[in-house]
Amino acid sequence: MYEMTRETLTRDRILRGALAVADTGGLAALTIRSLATELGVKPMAVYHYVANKDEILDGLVDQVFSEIDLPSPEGEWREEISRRMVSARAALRRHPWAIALMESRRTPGPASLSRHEATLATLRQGGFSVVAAAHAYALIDSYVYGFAVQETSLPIGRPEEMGEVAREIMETFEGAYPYMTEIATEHVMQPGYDFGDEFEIGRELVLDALEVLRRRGG
Amino acid sequence: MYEMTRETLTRDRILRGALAVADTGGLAALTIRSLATELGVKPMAVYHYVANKDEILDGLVDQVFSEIDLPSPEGEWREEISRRMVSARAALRRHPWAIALMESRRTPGPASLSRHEATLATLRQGGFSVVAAAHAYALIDSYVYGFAVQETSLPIGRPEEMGEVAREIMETFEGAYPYMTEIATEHVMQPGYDFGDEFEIGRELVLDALEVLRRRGG
DNA sequence: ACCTGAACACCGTTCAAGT
DNA sequence: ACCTGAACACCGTTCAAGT
Repeated sequence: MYEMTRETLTRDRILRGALAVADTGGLAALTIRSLATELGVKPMAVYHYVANKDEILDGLVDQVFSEIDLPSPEGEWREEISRRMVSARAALRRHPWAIALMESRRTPGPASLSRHEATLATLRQGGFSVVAAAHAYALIDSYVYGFAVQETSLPIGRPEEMGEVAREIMETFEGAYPYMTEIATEHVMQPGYDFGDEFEIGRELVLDALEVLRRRGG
Repeated sequence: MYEMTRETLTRDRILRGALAVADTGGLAALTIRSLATELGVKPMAVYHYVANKDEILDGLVDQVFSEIDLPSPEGEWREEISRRMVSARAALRRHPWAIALMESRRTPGPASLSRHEATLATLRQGGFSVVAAAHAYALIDSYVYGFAVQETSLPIGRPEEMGEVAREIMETFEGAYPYMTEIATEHVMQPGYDFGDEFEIGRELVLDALEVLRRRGG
């Protein structure tokens, strides 16, 4: 009879377990009980490492932030910020529950703070004034978060289903929505369409807007 | 002994009650039981007008969309879209729980559909090609939703507290975050600072970007 | 030190019943 | 037709206990 050396519980193992549960079943599936099952432990064991569920949720948000590439202040600002935007969007797509969580979390974790600092450093080194950097920061995050909101609330990620939904809407409402019908037939339902491709287009426009801010100094 | 003519329950009264509860206490405070109390009724009465809580949440999202001014396709596109952005941001600020809800709702309600249609109509009438309108739409909503995410996750809306939090962060981490310190002292903690003011700056930049899209046709 | 069982005050929801 | 009470299977969390 050999020993099952189940490694001891840690705060980190709890957070990684919570991330796995949320990724698999969504935020609603993440309960202390389901998390305990995932960890192979009884529910109450969790409370020896975190004060309550809120602390787990705060930790989850910071985990997601930690997956986002930091821009390098030494690099060319446009390139660095662009990379950061791509990386942030990818992280939010991997963890579609994260946006809903961010709304309720008010205490930024270490990964969130590092990200703020690195981004500001990159902008300032890139020639943005303090005020321009503030404007730029708000615009960058608005775009990235907002795109994530749209992407996660799309009718089930896959493009094919997108077309299906568009077709259904068209059929149900017939001529009631001519412009939606137009964009559906001429754009959304065309082969190769993928809403995700919009990200690059908007990103370039946002980067152009940042350059305007940089030049005019605020 | 006079009669309390408590008007009969309706789906609409339920949704308005739910909106009131969510606005007052947040999404977590909205339970079938708390809603019933708000309506002066027993929990189970609610189930005669809605199938389940999910239907209430779907209804709430559409209520919020219904508060957003529709752009007029007859007006000048930039003016109309600008007004719509301002109105959308105001609605999302009145109902800070709405963004978190949008992420999980996949069936657009009537107000949401009307809004899509009116916006597309305005863009198309304003000279945007079908493809340019699609790009424009994604950019507009990304900016508005993303700004709302940031605004609602700010350390308690009020600017004064904003400064307080910034000061705390500075004191706690001392020299660890020089660029955050810089922006805090030189910008955020200055009298008159209000993160909400960033909205207009980003909005103008987004509108400029839309004009680029319109001109180049996609 | 690390984990557990039983219990409490909550949820959403079903079902059978009251007027 | 419109509302209710009791009950069920869930929650997060406390507290006292086990090894």
